[in-house]
Amino acid sequence: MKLERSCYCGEPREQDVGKELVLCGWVHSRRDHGGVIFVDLRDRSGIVQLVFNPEHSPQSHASAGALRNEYVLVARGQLRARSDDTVNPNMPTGKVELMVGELEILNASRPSPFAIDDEAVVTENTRLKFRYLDLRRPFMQKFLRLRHEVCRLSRELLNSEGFLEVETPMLTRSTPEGARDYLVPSRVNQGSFFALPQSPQLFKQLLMVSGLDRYYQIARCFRDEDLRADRQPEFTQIDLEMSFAGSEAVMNLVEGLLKKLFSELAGLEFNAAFPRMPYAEAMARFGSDRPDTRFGLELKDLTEVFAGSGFKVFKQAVDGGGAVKAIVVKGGAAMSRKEIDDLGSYASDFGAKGMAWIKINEGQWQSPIVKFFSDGEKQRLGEVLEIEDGDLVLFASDSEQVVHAVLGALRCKIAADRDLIDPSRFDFLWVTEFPMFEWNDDDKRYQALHHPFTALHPDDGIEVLDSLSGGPGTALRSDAYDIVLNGVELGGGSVRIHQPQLQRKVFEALGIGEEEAAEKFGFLVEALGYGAPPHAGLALGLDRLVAMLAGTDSIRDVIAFPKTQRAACLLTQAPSTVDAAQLRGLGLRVDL
RNA sequence: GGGGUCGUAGUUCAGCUGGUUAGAACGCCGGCCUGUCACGCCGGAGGUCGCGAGUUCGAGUCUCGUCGGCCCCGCCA
Repeated sequence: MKLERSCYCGEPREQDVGKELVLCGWVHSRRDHGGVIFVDLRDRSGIVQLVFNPEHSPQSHASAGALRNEYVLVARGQLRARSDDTVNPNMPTGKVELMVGELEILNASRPSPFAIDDEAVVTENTRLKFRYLDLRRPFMQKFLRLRHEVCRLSRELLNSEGFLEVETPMLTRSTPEGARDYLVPSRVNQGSFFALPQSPQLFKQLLMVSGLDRYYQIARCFRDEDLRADRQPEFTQIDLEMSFAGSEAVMNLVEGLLKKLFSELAGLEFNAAFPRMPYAEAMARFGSDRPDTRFGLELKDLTEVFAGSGFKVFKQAVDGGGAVKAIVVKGGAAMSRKEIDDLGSYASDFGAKGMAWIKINEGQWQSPIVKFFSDGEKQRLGEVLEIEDGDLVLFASDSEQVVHAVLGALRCKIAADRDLIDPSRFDFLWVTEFPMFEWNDDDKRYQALHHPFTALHPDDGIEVLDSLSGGPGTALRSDAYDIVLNGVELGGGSVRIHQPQLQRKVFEALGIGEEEAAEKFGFLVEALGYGAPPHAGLALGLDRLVAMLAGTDSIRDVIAFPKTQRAACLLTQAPSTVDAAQLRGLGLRVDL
């Protein structure tokens, strides 16, 4: 290439008219009029029109005849103003064009499988197979640039707050608890495996013991679990940890970071502090630990109303220690039987065995179940739910866990279906006071809700843990906090345990024996014994954060080379089998 | 592990209760065209109907299996 680029395609403006410019890029489209040829030239900055006129430059006009979409070229020429009747008001460079005097075709291109523009509708399959072409599309470039800006601004703020960016190992040890690990065989130590980190959790705590005081990292994390639109096997966290700090310091810092990001990248200003809500309240009112507070449809507790009900389904739920709750859909009485049945079927996805309902039409209660209610129950129901004409009441009765899952999911679906969500709203929410432990019925033991290094809530001290024989129960609260935006968990963190004796007790409560704890986490407990400062931290899901800012539902859109739902890369065909020799070198044999 | 949905030309899709030679748009190729910017006009090529069985006189269409994309449940400290 003998010509040197003078600026990007999207940059030339009226004030540049008369300048000699050299532009590089891809042919976005070509319009050959037999005589004059127009070429829209595209690069990451935008599009500008090139003009090839046979009278102006016969040579370059002749070469331009061979151009096709996505050919790569460099063109030299004079920028000139377009005549008033040929100005294109739809493009930023629409008042100018480059009169090409010299053209060099740098590379040809096969026809693209899909148009390189924002309008082309392409299946995910094709996009991922030709990801390098998908990423040529302006909206994808915008998303990647947005991601870059989030990283840049985060580093900027954290640097200015005295945080040090430190890298932690990608090859680390497998630990119990948590997600499945991605394993990496060791050639040097045959039969042993590294694990890719699920998060840098232990290392950042060790950095606090080291006295780094404030750490951050834009860290890749790996979890070998099944995928969703918002879950990839490898994903990125903005991970941070602070010494001599508690939950308030971390929440204030992260709140400031999020406010800055949304202000600078989305033009959204948040003046008030983000609201906070204890876990128990979130579950009771919204049926979720990451409630979307942009709309109502809150859960109403009817357990007491139906404690002795003649309606067996409700009575049995209450007698079994469960709950009866309901949501009220304003105007929902107009729904058809099929619409309600569809909601019931959706509810069953979340464990509901059935979904009772009442339509209130002109004072009449239409329902398959009302006949089982006593007059007192009906009256109490009307009071608690503040029923009005046109309402639809949807019930769930089961264990509290199922009731919350069902109604929590229903309220979100109904809000989306009925367009109850104001798309301009961004509701941040801190959820706090999580339970320390939850019961895992499959393994018949307690496990940490957050992770086993989480400190107890200050009001639920170590003495409470001590006083519980025969299991820690689920009433103990931890000093953990999640940041939620519009019902999406953007991140979470906690105050960590910094005393070795307490850490040992928590392992014990989790049923991790002394021996196992020593083997798997001994290095952490040992480190805590060498003057670990109190510390706390948090990690933000970068992919989800950028997706929210970009306004897309899928984090694949903000990851350059994502995996499919089956955890494969359609571009490189990873994962793949490997040579027998490669396996032998690692001391491995595939046994399928 | 389970449920749902989709798979037809390069792309996005249509293709009815099974029935002659599988269509459209865009793209692509060729020709014409000196001010277009969704350029226009004329002509043309292009199909393993994901794959494999089965039912049938006959399958893009029905059945079963399988592979793949997406969404969800379980799972994800």
